[in-house]
Amino acid sequence: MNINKVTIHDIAKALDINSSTVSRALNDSPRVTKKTKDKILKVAQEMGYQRNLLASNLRKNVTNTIGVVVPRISRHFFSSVIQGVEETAYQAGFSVIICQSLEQLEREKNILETLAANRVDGVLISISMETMDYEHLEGLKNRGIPLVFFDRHCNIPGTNNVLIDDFKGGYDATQHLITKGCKNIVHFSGPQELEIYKNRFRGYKEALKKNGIAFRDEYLISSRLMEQDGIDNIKKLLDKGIVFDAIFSANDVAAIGAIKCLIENKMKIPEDVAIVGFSNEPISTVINPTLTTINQPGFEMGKAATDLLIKNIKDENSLLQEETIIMESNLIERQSSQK
Amino acid sequence: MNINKVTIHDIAKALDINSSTVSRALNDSPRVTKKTKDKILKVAQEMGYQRNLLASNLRKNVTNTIGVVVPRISRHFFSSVIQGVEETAYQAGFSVIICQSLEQLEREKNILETLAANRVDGVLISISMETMDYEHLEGLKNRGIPLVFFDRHCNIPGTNNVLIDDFKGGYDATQHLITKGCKNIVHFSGPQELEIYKNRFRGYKEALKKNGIAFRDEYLISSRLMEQDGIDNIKKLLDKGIVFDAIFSANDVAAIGAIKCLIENKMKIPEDVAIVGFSNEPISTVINPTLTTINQPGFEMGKAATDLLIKNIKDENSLLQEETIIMESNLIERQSSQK
DNA sequence: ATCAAAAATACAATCGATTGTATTTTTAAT
DNA sequence: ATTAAAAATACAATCGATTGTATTTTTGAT
Repeated sequence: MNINKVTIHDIAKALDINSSTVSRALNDSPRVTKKTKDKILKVAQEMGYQRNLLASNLRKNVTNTIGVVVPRISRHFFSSVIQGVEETAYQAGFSVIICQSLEQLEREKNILETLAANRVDGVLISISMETMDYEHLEGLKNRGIPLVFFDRHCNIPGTNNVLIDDFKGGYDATQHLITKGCKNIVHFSGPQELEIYKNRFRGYKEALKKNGIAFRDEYLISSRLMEQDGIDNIKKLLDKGIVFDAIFSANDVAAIGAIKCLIENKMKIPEDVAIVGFSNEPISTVINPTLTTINQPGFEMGKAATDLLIKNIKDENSLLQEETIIMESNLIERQSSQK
Repeated sequence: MNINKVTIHDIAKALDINSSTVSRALNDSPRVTKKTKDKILKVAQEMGYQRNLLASNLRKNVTNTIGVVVPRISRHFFSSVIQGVEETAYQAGFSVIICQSLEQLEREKNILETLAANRVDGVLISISMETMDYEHLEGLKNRGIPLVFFDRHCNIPGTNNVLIDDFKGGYDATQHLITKGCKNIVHFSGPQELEIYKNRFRGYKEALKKNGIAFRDEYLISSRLMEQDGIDNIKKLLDKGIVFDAIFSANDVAAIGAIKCLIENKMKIPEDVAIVGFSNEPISTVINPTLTTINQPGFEMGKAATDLLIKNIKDENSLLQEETIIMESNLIERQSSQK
């Protein structure tokens, strides 16, 4: 039920002029005299005219819109990124469409289809945990839609990325625990197919190696890193009687689950088990004990990724060139690791 | 840089048929024979055709898209609502555009303009804390775009709403504190111009009255209810030497700030000050002490609001009729109020 | 007052898909 | 084989805005 059907043609008719003049007036073209412009703007206002962007974008073959796809909007890291994206995009005259895959590959594919069908000018994405084939992502590029990955990227050549050094993050977290005197450090990881989890795990192993600690297979536990996974991981460790005095979790949420479960099992944190998380979710400052974690500069990553994407959109030949920006991450020490 | 320029006309040319037949085939119209359809679908696939929704939507004057506007996507309550919205909308064949006003009226206005210009079929909104005039909201309805409010609604006649009973929420929270023996209950409220805060405050006053406790002006503190506001509120109370033994905060975030500040000031919760929040954010289960709060069924509200909106979209005359759905809210008792 | 140059505006095609109507092709009954 | 009815496909207008080109109007110099 569309009441407002005012088009530039209606305005043209009302003023007995041509619609092309109306269009030019509304776009403040120098080809229309100020007197005519004023007249048109006034009538447009009175008639309640509003540009139909569907028609405009169709004709111009540009939408000035970018899509940003994250696993979950409710994660603080991702909503920070989005805030950076929005700020940068708006300043550059772009609208932003926010989408969440909920960690499901099917949804991610659907989202990209819809964004492409709506002819967004570019896409920012942090892939889901189920994303192990990249057809849908390559499909976007083949359609000429620039794509920039942030945080959770993937291993295809010629992509643009804004990342942190996950290897270093994993290394720093683990080295910190070792420095605090921990010897038996468990690692909660995400799906090993994702680059970020591979790299955090590599960093973990490297720190062990540097300190002459042997890596043990049973210390690597991969999961979806939800709170319940943290709980389940601890239960599994305790059930199997595996000895451990520290955990490096590849995200904060699973670390929170672990803390809750350990406390329930009467273990002391950090005395019995020291813990380091990843991402610096706000909840890590509230839990007792507060959680040591690796901070990721979400807002800045969002800004950088958007800058890179817009550069891609504006530069016709950019689809061929590859660029990766690495942002600084840093360890934030809190109670959970203060042995 | 659009590489893919395949249109139905290209497909038509390749097969030496008319584009209208291609269009009908792609839409699975009974007017095209199966043999032709198969042929067209095959070529469309090969050529990498993808429907241009701008053109399609323009012609059909329908986008099958709804917009949902929340103050912040990072708030758990709102992201739950969004999840409910998405689930219901997708099942009904609608896409969802997620937008956040960041509590700014200017952004809210912009968002609604953009959504309207993009010809969304309907809008779901929970207004910002700055939204005190409703022109932009009425403007949408005047343009024939159905609008449904959820949670933070506003006082204009003929609207559709999905709410909780905020009066009851405020009453229950306050009565709970009184039952626990509190006599001097401070209320942290949001901007008094918003219906939900007015109603929660009315509930608070009514509970006091029912229990023969006089309301005191200095017990009402209005703010934007951010964490820092909770902290500032406590500082103000302590500075002024105002005596209080309980807080009913109109959201959890300010309550968290209050808890942090009270603990810093060596006060015991709940012994010295009992606290009840509002919305049941996940953080309320993690903070120490855990926070008693009023639970709002976000996911269900999202589903209900979307159902109502889609009913509005499908029913031509519905713009005139008013409907308000009240969902159940309930008090969740946790440590912060167990005197 | 005349006329070329400049300025303002009108005309018409276009973006890509949809859809009512017209035309062609097929089917089937005689 | 003929022909009317039915089925399949083609034609052309349309959605609303944009934009290159054509036309008209205005300006200003003579």
